[in-house]
Amino acid sequence: MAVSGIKDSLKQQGVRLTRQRKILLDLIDQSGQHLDAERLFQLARERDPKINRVTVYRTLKLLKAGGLVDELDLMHHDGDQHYYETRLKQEHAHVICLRCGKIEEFFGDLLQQMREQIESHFGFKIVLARTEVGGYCSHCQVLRAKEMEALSAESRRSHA
Amino acid sequence: MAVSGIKDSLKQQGVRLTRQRKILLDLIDQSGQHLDAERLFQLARERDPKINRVTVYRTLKLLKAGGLVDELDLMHHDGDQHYYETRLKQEHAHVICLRCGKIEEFFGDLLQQMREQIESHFGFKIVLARTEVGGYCSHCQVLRAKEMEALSAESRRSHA
DNA sequence: GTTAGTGCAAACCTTTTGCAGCTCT
DNA sequence: AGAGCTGCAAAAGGTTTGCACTAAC
Repeated sequence: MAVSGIKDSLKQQGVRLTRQRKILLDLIDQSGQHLDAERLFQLARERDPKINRVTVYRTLKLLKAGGLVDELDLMHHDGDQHYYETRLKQEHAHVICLRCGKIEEFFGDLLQQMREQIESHFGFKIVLARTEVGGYCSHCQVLRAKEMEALSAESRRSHA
Repeated sequence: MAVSGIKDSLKQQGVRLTRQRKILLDLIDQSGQHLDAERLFQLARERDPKINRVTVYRTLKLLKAGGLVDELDLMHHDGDQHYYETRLKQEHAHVICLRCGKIEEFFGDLLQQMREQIESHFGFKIVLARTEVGGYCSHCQVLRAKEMEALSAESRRSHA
């Protein structure tokens, strides 16, 4: 369970492990999903109705600064909020369907290779990296084609 | 000049080429930089003091939807605003120094390879892709080491 | 002349800040 | 005990919307 490692890591930095933080850490770690602050807040509220939205933001900021979670944008497919996930051992890209919002994770050593190329090419020290890809999943490609067709039929009708 | 191509592309979609849009298109294209909406607005105001911030946002949205410009986050190194650049023929990653804000662009066929792998692996149709890398440039690595040293000396003093 | 586009004001959404009081260690 | 953390209220930052007027085609 990755969360216990995170808890240890925090303790060693002299960060207090409060009731609220325990709840949030468990939620981020358990849900395999990519949660945004609001969703995390809603879930946390089920366990502690007194918890404040601000505490969620502060905790996320703390975890991000400590490199314990990664912040994602997921192509802003659903607004400008940020999403979070516990930092995995292996880097991966996020593949977002712009129609249904489904998110796939792409692993592969190309990401690691690129990291190395960038570090050596620029003499750069990478701290965080993010690859996000937006488009249409196999399912939505079909649906979208139908939608486009319906749309142009509509347009033909109104222009007649 | 890429902007004339964009203008043609817009005209063919029945989009009106207004004075304001001409100004904004020219600014985005000319400035080799990555502008955010506010900066673009400030620059546009020098050419047309009457132009409104809202028009800037609407134009950017239009161009983005048309695939004529790409929206970037640049790791939110300076806030949560978005940055824009005219879509280049060749895909590239953005490498952002978290200390000085300098932005490098990384070209290389790894990005193209990854695109292909993702499309074939998931049967996904990619519309847009974005790779952003945050860390420290060679210059700032040195400066940062000094800063960290100064900070821990400070901490030792206050705990004494 | 139409319809799309603009400016203005106001709203919106997400996130941050100031501060008094509470709590972990 | 005391620094660190929380909740509350309020503000900030970035972006969008409604509407009457204007301009491109």
